[in-house]
Amino acid sequence: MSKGKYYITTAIAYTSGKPHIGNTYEIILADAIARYKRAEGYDVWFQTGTDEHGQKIQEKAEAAGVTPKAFVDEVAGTVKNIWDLVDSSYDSFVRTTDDDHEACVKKIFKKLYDKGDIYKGAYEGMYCTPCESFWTESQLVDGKCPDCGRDVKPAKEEAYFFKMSKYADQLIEHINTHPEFIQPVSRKNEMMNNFLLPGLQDLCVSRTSFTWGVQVDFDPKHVVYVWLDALTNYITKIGYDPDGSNEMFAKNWPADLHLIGKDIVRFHTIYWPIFLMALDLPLPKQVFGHPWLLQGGDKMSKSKGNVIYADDMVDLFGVDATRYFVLHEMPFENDGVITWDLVIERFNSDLANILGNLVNRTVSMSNKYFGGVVRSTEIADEIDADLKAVVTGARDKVQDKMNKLRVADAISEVFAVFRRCNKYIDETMPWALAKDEAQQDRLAEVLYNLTEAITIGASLLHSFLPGTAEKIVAQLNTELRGLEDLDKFGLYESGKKVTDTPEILFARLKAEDVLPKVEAIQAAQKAEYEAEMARLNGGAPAEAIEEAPVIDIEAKEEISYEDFMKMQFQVGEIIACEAVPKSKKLLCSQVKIGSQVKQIVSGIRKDYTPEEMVGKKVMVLVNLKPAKLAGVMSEGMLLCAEDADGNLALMTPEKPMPSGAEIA
RNA sequence: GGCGAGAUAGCUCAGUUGGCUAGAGCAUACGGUUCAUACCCGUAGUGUCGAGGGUUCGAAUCCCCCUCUCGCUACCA
Repeated sequence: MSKGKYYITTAIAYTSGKPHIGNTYEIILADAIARYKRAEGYDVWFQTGTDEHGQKIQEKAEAAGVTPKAFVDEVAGTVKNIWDLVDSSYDSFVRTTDDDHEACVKKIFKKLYDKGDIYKGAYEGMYCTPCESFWTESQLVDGKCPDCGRDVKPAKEEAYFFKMSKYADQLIEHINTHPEFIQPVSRKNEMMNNFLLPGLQDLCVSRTSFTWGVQVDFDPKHVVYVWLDALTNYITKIGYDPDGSNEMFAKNWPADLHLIGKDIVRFHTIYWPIFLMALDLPLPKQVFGHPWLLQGGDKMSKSKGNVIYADDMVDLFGVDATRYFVLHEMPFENDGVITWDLVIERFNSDLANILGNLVNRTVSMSNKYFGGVVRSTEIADEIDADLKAVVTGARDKVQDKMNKLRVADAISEVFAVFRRCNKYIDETMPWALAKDEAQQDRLAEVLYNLTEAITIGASLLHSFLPGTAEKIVAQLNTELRGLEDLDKFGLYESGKKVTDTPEILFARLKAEDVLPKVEAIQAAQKAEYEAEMARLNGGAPAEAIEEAPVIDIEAKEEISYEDFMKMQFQVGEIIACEAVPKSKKLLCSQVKIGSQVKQIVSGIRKDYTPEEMVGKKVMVLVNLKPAKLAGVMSEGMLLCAEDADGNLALMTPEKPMPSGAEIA
């Protein structure tokens, strides 16, 4: 009997590379919710997929020497394999390069254009020709380009825009009257204060600077820009059509839950609802911006080889242990932490000790005392009542947590059942009963109660750890039960025989056995990374190109020798350095240049600590006009090299040079 | 700089509208037990509930202020 439909989506994964465990978390979380809703009796549609367009992919494909399509085909395959590996039960896997999706995006674009919500306009702003960049008035520094400091001129570039402001009031009203719309609520305030209340800018929804995207069919030099292409997957794949949607769409829309990372809350709670309003469609019921699972200790980096991937975790711990860890360790609002040590600890204490051992000892006792036959004798004891109360009450507790999307708490409620079972064994002491002939029937009842309780616990566990739940009931020679029966105790058919060869569900792990394997994985990852870099660099030795291979930047206008001679570069020695208070990125250095000392502020806190700055000889642009940064005077500029990821490296002389030496 | 969230046991956190000696899990110590994967059960804890002030019969909870952390955003020469 269906309780109605439930449409849940994950964000679609960007196909620029293999997703790590932090990304994989989302699909596992969504899967647990989807499975649970199915168990509750909802008719669930669970959609996930990949976002495959855009400039970055076009560039990556070029670098790899393949077509964009070939590139995304491979990555999408990898994503899908990982999603399958972790037992996710999605109903559809959408790719934004699917023909039907692309066709529908074109229609949507046309519809919004015809309606007047999308208009052809121009980036109207101040344009810096050498930088090929547009700037708003507020971005200009002293009326000049903030990047190169040169003059800018008013200019236009053709683009399509969406009239965001038209729907802003309607959206504010919706958010205010639907407090459950944005979860967690702290995100709601951020959206309101930073974007909605200050006023929305119209959004540029086309690009002419690259071609790997959905072409605007009535203006082919434009491609649809990412958000209108990506977000619409939620409706195109379930049968939306501007000319008349199908029954499946009518049934499933609006979505019940968009599960996304907290980094894209803005797009899902502002742009997406406004697109839907423009299409006269109802808004999704809820958007949950979940926190991230971050790696403790070292910053995650491929070059260090310490990125944790789901498939490595599955190799070492198994599918369900991987699922258990990410579901259990993820809090609701703050970011969670993952380290190999934490995974091992959780594995041993919860999965091996509490759950695995419980099943094993119960099955073993049935075999030892009754040849495996589990029989209810109804020789009850007062002690049984609390066990039964805890076990039959667990379903509603889990339901309560799941309704609030508190998945980590829900899984803890399930484990409370198993903990209670272990306690029950201690209370009843079956091994003592076994020594007394007169207590045989009571012993049988105790083991029956345990078998029944574990069956109920396993049934509750099914949404979270489907494989384990099935293994448990198989060992008990029974089947998983529906949620509707989980408040009843005693449905296990008396007289059945459990397995006489109980399999260890989770073998205890020793850190000293696992960590060497982790190191092997990391070494392999690092080697792979270096091989990849070497290949991109045309076979040069890996260590020579620790960072990105080569970078091409926009060429600037040619300058005269006189222009160059205007600039005065000197070697400076940093004699003191401290962080600028009230700023996150700035360091304030005292730089000795010859006999004078200049104070220079630089945005390099990300890459250098004040301590490591001191004593460095650096290249300084000395005659730059002083300016105030975050309230602190800066009288020059420290020169740095910057790679594609924004990592900075100070320019220092490659032989010892005295402070004040001229650079020319 | 603007807006917001937070600071509770060694660690990760719970503490609803202010109310009895402030809780859970993990880790630690001790005790019990032996069916089981050296497992499980019990007991013990330690807490200036970030600092200071205020309201109240009573504050972890409400108000003010301070320190620190985090998020979004702006700036970052």
